[in-house]
Amino acid sequence: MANTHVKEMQALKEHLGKHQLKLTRQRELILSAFLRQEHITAEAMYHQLAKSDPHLGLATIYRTLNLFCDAGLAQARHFGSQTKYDNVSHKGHHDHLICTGCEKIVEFENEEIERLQEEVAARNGFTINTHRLELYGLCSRCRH
Amino acid sequence: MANTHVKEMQALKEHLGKHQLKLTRQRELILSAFLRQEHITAEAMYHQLAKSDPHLGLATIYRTLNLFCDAGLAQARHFGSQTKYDNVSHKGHHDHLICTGCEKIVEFENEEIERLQEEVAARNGFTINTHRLELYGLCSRCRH
DNA sequence: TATCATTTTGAGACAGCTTATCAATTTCAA
DNA sequence: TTGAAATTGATAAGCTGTCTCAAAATGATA
Repeated sequence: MANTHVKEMQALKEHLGKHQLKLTRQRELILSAFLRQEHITAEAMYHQLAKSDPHLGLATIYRTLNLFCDAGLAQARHFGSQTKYDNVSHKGHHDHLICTGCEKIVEFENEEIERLQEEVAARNGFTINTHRLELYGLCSRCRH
Repeated sequence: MANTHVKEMQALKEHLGKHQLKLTRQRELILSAFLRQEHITAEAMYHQLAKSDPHLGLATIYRTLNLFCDAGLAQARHFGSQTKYDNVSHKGHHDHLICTGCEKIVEFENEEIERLQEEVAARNGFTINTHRLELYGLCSRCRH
């Protein structure tokens, strides 16, 4: 485990302690790999980790990524038929400008929009965990 | 087909014409039922339409709802393991607050957010046609 | 350090939702 | 009316994710 991930490791241990769960070699391995990503699917992680641990089961990866969600380290998002697990520590790049002409995707963040989202949520009694904002249109190249 | 849905019917016919597709009894029936909803799952529509047409197949409903998405009449939203099809005409300009606890959906619109979206798009050389904004969290009831 | 109740794992079975297949039927342009 | 092309219904198949359970690992305790 790289010591750049000490904070997340601590958070995981704390969660494990609180819920009578155990720290296993697999959980450390998966956390380490997960923290290197911005977001990843269980399947992708399965293939990625197959190199370093061929016997790591897919079910274990799903279980562990869901555990990370419980621990607040990850956030699950459903895209199409798949679930992507977002690395919470990389947050802030969740919004997309998508060109319907060439399918180019530009990521952006806008604090003012985020703030207004919180405002809307609060007005309706909600607390936001995550969000999705996608703007569909044409980029300058495709417009001509 | 209620004549309040003439506009959508036109849009569908236009799409069908452009893509060498045909207008069928099933497509009319499903469109009519779909337009009465704000959003619905294929399964729910299947049960709902079973009364008026017991032999309407589930596959046809999926195919047709996906067709509506292509035609711009519907928008698919993946929630948990299910897909919900939103009625675009109902939503004018509205965005969603979605409770991940009870799946309650609150609709809202916020002109300031819309304005900022345009701003972000312009800054990146995009012209927006449509957008999607979903805030996921817990409603006041589920938070407790 | 050894013990041992408890948790976790891996492999595959299983379940839920959606799509693909294909023969029979329907549509619609000519 | 005809016939090529698209669509349908029924169901098989596919895909993603969860459950099962025997075997293994963990970690609190002695």
